[in-house]
Amino acid sequence: MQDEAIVTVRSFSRSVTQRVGIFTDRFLGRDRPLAEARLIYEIGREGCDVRELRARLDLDSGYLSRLLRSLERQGLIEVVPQQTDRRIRRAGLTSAGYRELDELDHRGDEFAGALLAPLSAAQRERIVGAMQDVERLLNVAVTTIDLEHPASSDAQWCVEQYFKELDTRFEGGFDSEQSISADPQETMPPCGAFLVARLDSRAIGCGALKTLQPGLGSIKRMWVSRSARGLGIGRRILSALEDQALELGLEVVRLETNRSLEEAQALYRRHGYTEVTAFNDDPYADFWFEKRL
Amino acid sequence: MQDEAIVTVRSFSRSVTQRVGIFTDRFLGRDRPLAEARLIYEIGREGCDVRELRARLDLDSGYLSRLLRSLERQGLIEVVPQQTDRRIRRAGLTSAGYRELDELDHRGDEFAGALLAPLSAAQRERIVGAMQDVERLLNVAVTTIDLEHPASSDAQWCVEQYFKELDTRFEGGFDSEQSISADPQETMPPCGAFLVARLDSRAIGCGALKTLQPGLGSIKRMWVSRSARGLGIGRRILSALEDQALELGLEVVRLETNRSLEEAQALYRRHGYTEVTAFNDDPYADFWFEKRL
DNA sequence: ATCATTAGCTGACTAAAGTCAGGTAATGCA
DNA sequence: TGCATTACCTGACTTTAGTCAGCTAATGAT
Repeated sequence: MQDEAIVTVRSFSRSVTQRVGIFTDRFLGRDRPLAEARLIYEIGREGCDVRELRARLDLDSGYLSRLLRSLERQGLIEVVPQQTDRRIRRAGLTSAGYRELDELDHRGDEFAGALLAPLSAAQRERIVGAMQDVERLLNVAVTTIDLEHPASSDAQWCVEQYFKELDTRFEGGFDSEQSISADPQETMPPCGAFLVARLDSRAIGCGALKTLQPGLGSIKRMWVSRSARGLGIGRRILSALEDQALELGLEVVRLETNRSLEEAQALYRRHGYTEVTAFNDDPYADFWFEKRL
Repeated sequence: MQDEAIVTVRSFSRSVTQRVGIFTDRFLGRDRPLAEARLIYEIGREGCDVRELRARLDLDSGYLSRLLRSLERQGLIEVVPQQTDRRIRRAGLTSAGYRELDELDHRGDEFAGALLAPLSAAQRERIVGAMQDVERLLNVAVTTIDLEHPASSDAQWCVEQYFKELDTRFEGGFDSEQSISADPQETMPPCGAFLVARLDSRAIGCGALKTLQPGLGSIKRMWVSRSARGLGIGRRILSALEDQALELGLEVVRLETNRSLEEAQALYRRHGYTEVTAFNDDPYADFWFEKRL
């Protein structure tokens, strides 16, 4: 069973990289090195900071610099310093660059059309559905969940998104001041933990753990970005938080949640949490859960 | 609808090549150029003729030669002339080469395992199924159907396979001498056509057309390899033969088939062929079909 | 026996990809 | 103000990938 799955994954990898790789090479690379074409693609219509490009394409700083100079010489891009921090430089397409990107887009569409053309309508529908599944699940597979300093910019950003969402979903809005605290000190070792889920180094979810008293912990700040819901990321964050709790020597974890967050409630129940009577007076809490680890 | 399909295909291509490409590069390429690793893979445990390697990997003859010399110097392979034709040389792994391939295999398994690990059992099942679908349908999409000289080695091979299959499926076996002819001259322009379906330049199916009398043609030698059945290749060969028939100025095409070939019958009926009374005395025919183009 | 063809090899090249050790300007911090 | 850090750049390299022309040996056809 597991063996068969591995054989399938390997066979898939080989055949798809081969079949689709040909596209990337021949279609996208219109008499231009592949790296340059990819760079144009990655800069995109809105432009992109050089540091961001370096991170996304995982390129050596010197190499990227050279590629940018080459595209600049060809009149396809412009690289200008940011106003706020003039060390950071931002690459943007010129009008010639836009045309080039249009052309790349066009070729991509052509390739996709050529791929689908020989298939019957039913086969087309089927392959499209299967591709969506594979892509979605690959995204899940490469999503990482890591311990993070709760004051880091990504962690802060997640919490901000979380608060914003609560504010729109709770009937009377949400004010973090009125809610029970989860300060940086409380949610980092040795008292707690803060986890960030990332896809392609972009934060897409978080979860925090703090110690209430010896052996008893509390889970806070469980959030998954709208784009990543329904993929089991919440479940993985929750499991990872429980692992952290065990490492901190906690035996029981608690959490409270609002009636408007139905998915969260369902997740907790599925994951072995049982409803208990109110253990605090959080003004936004409607349900209280507990689990013995 | 079509637009959405194209967007899906493109998004799939980007994400899969990125995610899976990393594997190919980092896992397979163990401190060795990718081309060499692929070559070891392709030579495999049974070894492989150099010409075959050239065809499969689509490499320049000189380049391949150099790669082989490099692997030979590393003691991983041996290249020896064939006994029957000493121009043709066959590459095989040495025991060190075997170990290397084992290692590559192991890394591949590891990669696949790592990919599946974060997924739940249900997700794993789903991605494996979707991967199979995508792979199968991509194979369909890149299958080519081309006009071919009926005496070419691939065409002959297909006909041979076809006869073999008939011999096992017909109750009393099959003797091509007793069957109605379809000689090379009859199944090539200007009288007819011979089509070969190929996947990765390997023949996987065929079909022939010959002119019986002005305006009237006959379809013969419809065969699809067992490994490629159920993918609509037969349908595509049939359509392509009809296109050929139209180009040859034929208005009606006929064909006869045996009762044991149920899939074929079903295909003909689906494709607009209607059963008619026997128009010949082929000893193996049980059903006679006809279609006005 | 002669000659064309096939299979593979070698040498000489180019382009693309990637690495690494410095360098400079801008910024942040004590 | 001075100094460390950050963001990016340049120059000098290596490796990998790939192309092309011309060569040799084996084979097949006549």
